[in-house]
Amino acid sequence: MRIVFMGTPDFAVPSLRMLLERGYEVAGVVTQPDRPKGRKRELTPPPVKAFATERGLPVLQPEKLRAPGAVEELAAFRPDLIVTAAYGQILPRAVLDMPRLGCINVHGSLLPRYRGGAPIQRSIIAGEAVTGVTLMYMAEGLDTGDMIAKGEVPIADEDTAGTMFGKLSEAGAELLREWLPRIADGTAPREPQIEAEATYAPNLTREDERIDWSATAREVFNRVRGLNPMAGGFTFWNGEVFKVWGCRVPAAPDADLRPEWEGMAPGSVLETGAFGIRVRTGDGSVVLEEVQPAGKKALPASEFAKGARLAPGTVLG
RNA sequence: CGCGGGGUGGAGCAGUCCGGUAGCUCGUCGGGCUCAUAACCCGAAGGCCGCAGGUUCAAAUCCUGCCCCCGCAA
Repeated sequence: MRIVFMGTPDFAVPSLRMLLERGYEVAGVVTQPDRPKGRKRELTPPPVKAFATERGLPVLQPEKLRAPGAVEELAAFRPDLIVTAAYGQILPRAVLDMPRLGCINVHGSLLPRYRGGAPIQRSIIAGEAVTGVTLMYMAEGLDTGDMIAKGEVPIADEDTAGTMFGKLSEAGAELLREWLPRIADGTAPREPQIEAEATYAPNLTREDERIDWSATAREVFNRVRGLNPMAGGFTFWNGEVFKVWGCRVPAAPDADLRPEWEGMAPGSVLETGAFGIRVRTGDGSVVLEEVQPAGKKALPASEFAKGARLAPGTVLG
């Protein structure tokens, strides 16, 4: 069975690694083109390409699968099965119909919920207690194909997008390993998604990264950890971007709220100290633990507070 | 040549526009107070102000070049 693997970010790597470790014949790898990264705009290969190259696998990086020639190049791999994981492009009909055994995908959510490009971050931001991975056959729509199997993974308070990416990418690889034999002999189940229950998790925008201090402490907390360690949540301070990389919430929403803080506007700095920086939220307060002023490195909030430029009463946002 | 911010005692910051004795918070060390303390009081050590030139009687501060870090945009 010749498999072509299509994937791009770190999330996809464990699945590809599993295929190789289990001795599957990976005929080729398709990933997104190298993109300019960072301030230097240096061309950087995506993680899957780096891994594939290291293992000596042939790699294809079409700018657009629909572009002339791209499908032909892919066909040259003569795949019996295409396995995708966070590839980043919609597969055209010509590709979906190409492999004898079809195209399957590893998705980072429990479908039909959180279809789209940012299911993991959005699950955390939404405050989900449980998420998971879904192994599915691919269809023309966005994450709409029939499901083969799912695996649940709990989201703990200590989890961030980073830790969940790790857990879910491994869970996805495991699910793939488990079901590949039945996919290979054509006996894998196909459970249609219940369309009415579908929700969407589009890629995050700048606005999604902005902290709304009038939200509840819990919501601020979820947003911050859902954006760590990728973009980080941000607000404004002194007219400049002020990132928040980590924070914590009190046991009860307003447990630590002193009477004199009741009337203060959301975003107000309530107190600072060795514990961090306490900021007023819609329902109480959160304690910032790691922050990053514009032009500076990320640092513990307690350290930053020593600069004494964040007097109580200062309003963020 | 994409736009912009920053490099000041161990840490975090102010001072830079309007050159002229290096300041604040914290930490460290010593002493005191206290049953006691991460609390409080007193005192001390610790910086060639990123690097290299230039201007000047005098440069953290003005000019030029370079190195490093970061935000935005991609």
